[in-house]
Amino acid sequence: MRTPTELAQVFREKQLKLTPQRQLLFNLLHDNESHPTAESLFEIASKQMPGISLRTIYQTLGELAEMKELQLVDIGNGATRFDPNMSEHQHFVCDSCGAIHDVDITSAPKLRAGSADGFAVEEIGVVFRGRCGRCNQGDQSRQTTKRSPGLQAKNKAS
Amino acid sequence: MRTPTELAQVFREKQLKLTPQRQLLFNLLHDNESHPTAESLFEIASKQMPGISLRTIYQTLGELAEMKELQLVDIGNGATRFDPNMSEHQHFVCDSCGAIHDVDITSAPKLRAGSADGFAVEEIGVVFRGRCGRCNQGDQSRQTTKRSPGLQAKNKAS
DNA sequence: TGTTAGTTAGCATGACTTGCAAATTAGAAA
DNA sequence: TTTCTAATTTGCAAGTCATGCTAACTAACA
Repeated sequence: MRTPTELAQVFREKQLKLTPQRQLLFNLLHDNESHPTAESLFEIASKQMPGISLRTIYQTLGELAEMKELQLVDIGNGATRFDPNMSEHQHFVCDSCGAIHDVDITSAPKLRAGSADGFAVEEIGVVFRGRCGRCNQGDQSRQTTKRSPGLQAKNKAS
Repeated sequence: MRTPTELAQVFREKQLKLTPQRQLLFNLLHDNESHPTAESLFEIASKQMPGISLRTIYQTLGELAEMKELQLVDIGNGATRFDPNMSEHQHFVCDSCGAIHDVDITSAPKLRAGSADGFAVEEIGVVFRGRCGRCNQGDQSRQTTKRSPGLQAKNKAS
């Protein structure tokens, strides 16, 4: 995703208003590698701008995604994650602590769908699951992002 | 997933009851390549067994998944899909008609997460998106499994 | 400063899934 | 075959995540 300043420019060009809410989100997202959910962004945003609406967070995130400034990451359980890193990369989800890390497998031969099957692939989503380095050694469970038990694990940070 | 007969055996061995509801689902899932949702299975099951509960469908699907007889497929939008095909394979989702096809990219070099990063990868989920052969040639939109517009596209068959 | 189209806030609603408790029932024992 | 009991099924309430809708608000331009 572009810098807050650049985004401001883009918005202006598109006749979109540069509201304080949007600017705040631009800042919160810039260089953010935590793959936040709308909820977590809402919590952080609320501290700097009490009263901001979760609806607005969703709204703005949706707009940014549509403008290709933001990537939606679906790790299968819980809420959608947002990733300002638009470069081609994949994600690793730690089943133990729930953390999401960017992974770059461009080193490996590019993935290609069997075009022989007549599919026109436009997008490839890859999600690795396992245990991250920290969880792998030493302390076991932490947040525990369940997956196997149920179909869903919509656990809140609570 | 195993055959309904084999599953019956497994269930018996585990002291699990072989109810008509379960047997019906075993049959509906066996060799089912449609990647159904719990809802769609419910609709089909209801015809053969009016009064069966959607809750039971979810319950049984969850059990089978836990028993590794069934794979949960999350294509990002809408409901979870269930896939009795437990062999290593990936999925292609047609953004036009919403169909899900199994894809086998074992021919391509296996995916490997950067173990250098200290990640212990246990599972890799790959979802290809694009247009399937049929949609690619001729008729455009059909069911239209939206994705880009919003974060979610929980459209029901209704 | 006034105008207005684009935004925000809040609440209602919708889609999907799970929790819970009462009613049933498969399967083993008598 | 009847009895017994723990496993299941149901049905509904509740929970999570996300979107629709609209009145109130405001950034941005004349």
